[in-house]
Amino acid sequence: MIYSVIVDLSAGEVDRIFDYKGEGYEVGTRVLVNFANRETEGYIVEKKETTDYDESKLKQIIRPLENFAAISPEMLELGRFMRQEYHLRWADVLRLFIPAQMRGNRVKSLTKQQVCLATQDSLDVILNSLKPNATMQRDLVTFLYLNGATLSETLNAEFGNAALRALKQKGLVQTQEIVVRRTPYKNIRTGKFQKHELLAEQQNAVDTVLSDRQGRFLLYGVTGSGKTEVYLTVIEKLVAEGKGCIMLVPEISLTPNMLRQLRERFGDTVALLHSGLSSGERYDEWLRLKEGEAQIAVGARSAVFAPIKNLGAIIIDEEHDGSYISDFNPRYNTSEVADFRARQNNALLLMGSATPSLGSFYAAKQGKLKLIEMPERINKQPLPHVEIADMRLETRRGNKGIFSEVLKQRLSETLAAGNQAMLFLNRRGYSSFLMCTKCGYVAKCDDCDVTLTVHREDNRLKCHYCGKSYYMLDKCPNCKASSFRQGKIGTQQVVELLNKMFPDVKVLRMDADTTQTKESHGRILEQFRQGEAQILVGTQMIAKGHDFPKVTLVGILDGDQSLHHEDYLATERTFQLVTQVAGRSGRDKDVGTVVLQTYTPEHYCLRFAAKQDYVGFYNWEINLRKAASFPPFSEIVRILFTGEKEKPCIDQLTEQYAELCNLKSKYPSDFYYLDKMRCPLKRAENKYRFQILIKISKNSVQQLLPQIYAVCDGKKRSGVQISVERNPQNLA
DNA sequence: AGCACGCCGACT
DNA sequence: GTCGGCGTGCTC
Repeated sequence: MIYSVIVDLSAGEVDRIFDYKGEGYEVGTRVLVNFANRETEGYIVEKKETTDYDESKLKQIIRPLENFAAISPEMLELGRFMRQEYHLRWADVLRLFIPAQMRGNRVKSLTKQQVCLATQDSLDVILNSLKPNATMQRDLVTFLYLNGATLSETLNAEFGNAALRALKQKGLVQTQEIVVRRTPYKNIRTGKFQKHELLAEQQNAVDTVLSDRQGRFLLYGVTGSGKTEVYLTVIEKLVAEGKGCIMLVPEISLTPNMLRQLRERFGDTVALLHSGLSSGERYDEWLRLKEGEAQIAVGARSAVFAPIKNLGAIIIDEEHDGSYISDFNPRYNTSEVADFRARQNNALLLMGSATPSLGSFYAAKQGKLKLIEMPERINKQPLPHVEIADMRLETRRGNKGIFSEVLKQRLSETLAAGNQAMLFLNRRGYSSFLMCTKCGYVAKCDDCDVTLTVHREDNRLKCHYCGKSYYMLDKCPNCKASSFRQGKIGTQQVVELLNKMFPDVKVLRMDADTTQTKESHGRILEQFRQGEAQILVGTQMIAKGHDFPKVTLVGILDGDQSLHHEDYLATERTFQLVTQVAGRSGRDKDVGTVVLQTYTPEHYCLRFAAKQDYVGFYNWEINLRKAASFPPFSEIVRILFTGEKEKPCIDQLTEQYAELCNLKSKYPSDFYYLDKMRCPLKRAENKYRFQILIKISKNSVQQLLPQIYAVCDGKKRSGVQISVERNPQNLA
């Protein structure tokens, strides 16, 4: 038999099928083959009788790597789809489908010693054979008699290892090696599950979803409207029917909370999949799904590839969140992948958000998604009241600080009332740049076209793009002066200022700098929830999904920050962020307040956000998109050229651009836009960056995209990397 | 991805 | 004269 194998190497030149001989393999099995005179891992993607290659030159497959097919036929099909949709390499796609550690034979199952009774005798008989004063031994056999086989580590902890050793010697117990699954967050606290009545709106949402098991739904529910309970009830119903489900949340820090709720309800049938797990945990959780021991997968975007059998639903919480679109290789869009998988399995797709992405809401209006609305908060709690602080007036009044008068006042009131506040600023570090007051020199990263951020804690300058860290400057490297001006205030400095303003108040900070270890997210959130601090300062990390009953004030320090980018997504993103952050306020009994600080209070994005008026914002923004034919009325493709030397990049850019101009002339009405340019971020990680931006009509995508991809595959210069992105989230 | 092959500049 | 730079081409 002849097998088509994809070798597990990520390079354009080997991204194709190589045929091997072998016998008795299942399609999807990972195998070891001899490739270019070295042992290489590969994936069988096809089984066939004949080959186009010289059959006498075919080599034999060395051996299978596992005794099962790691990639199911369904996933191979998904791989084919992703390959052509996103112009990816086989190896990069297939690697998404298996736990990373499975490659290179690096995972081993964990085995532990298990102890059980070695006799069929009744408990009385066994106890009679032991001395009356051997209490530990007596307790131990009683325990084993009642509970059955138990891990020896558990018994050692409970009864001491002397007792166990003695019983082993007497031949009353025996041990054996068993495979145990490593379980992430094993000791997460789960309360007893109590079913509470769904509100009418929630029940209606559940009924609607369950009425079409192959439906596509957009659950648009305001912050605090109880969307999670809808998801859980849908899962409950499907699991009862023997189906599996995938539950996606935007980021790893939100998984413990979701996991707790799922475990409370569904116990061990829940598996967690995300990149923050240890390699062993990840492998074991994957295997539990693969073997059918678990039916529910929860995790960040990569969990959409969970090896679930008999898939009934894929649920995407906070559907609008940018993290669902992978912005580095392999680039893919989670909701498109989910849609494909759901279709393959005749499963339903449920996406939920308080601020749906414009594309999804438009799709709902077009009837491609069924829209379900939940316009009210649980307990009929009103949405928080938003006060806009016009920072231009503050400046004019002589207040040059980061806090407006109204925010200071609300903060004092909130603290006095014993409530908590959250302050949001999407800029970490102490201040955003360092500039010489004499000559204007600004500290920049050696490798990136990015100003360095001042970090006070370790007194260093850091590049927030590549992470490189530098010594703090004591004098200007250009003119030797030693007087500097600092840029915009970051979260570190906000905490410092708060400590001065409220010396008795404990302030916590949550941003990428304070959450570097695995558990720090959870720890900070838990401390805040427990009331150990009254103020939480953070970046967008604090905007998502967390529910703090005592928070009655949210301050958005720089509402304009993401607004004025030359980027068609800037307003949408700002609206989502402001609304999501505002939604953290007043989720329990007390009405929440939000102070939104801005220099452009008249901007429609902020006016709608202040009223929490999603539909108003949508109507305004969708008209702008339509007028300028931006997505969802068109498709944007970016081709990115990067390289350490400028010249070959420019040559490659020019060449590819000429070919695209050629293509454009054949389809003049479908190319809305085509241009080549230096990227706004001119250099990053020691590489120059250039791009071609293309905007094409929606209905020409099928026809044009393969041709655009083909241009990218043309003859390449060495030292230039080319990547293509569909509808990029970041145009820097 | 990784390696052999092959053609030009700075050394023992 | 030779070592070694990395451009080019190939892998069933």
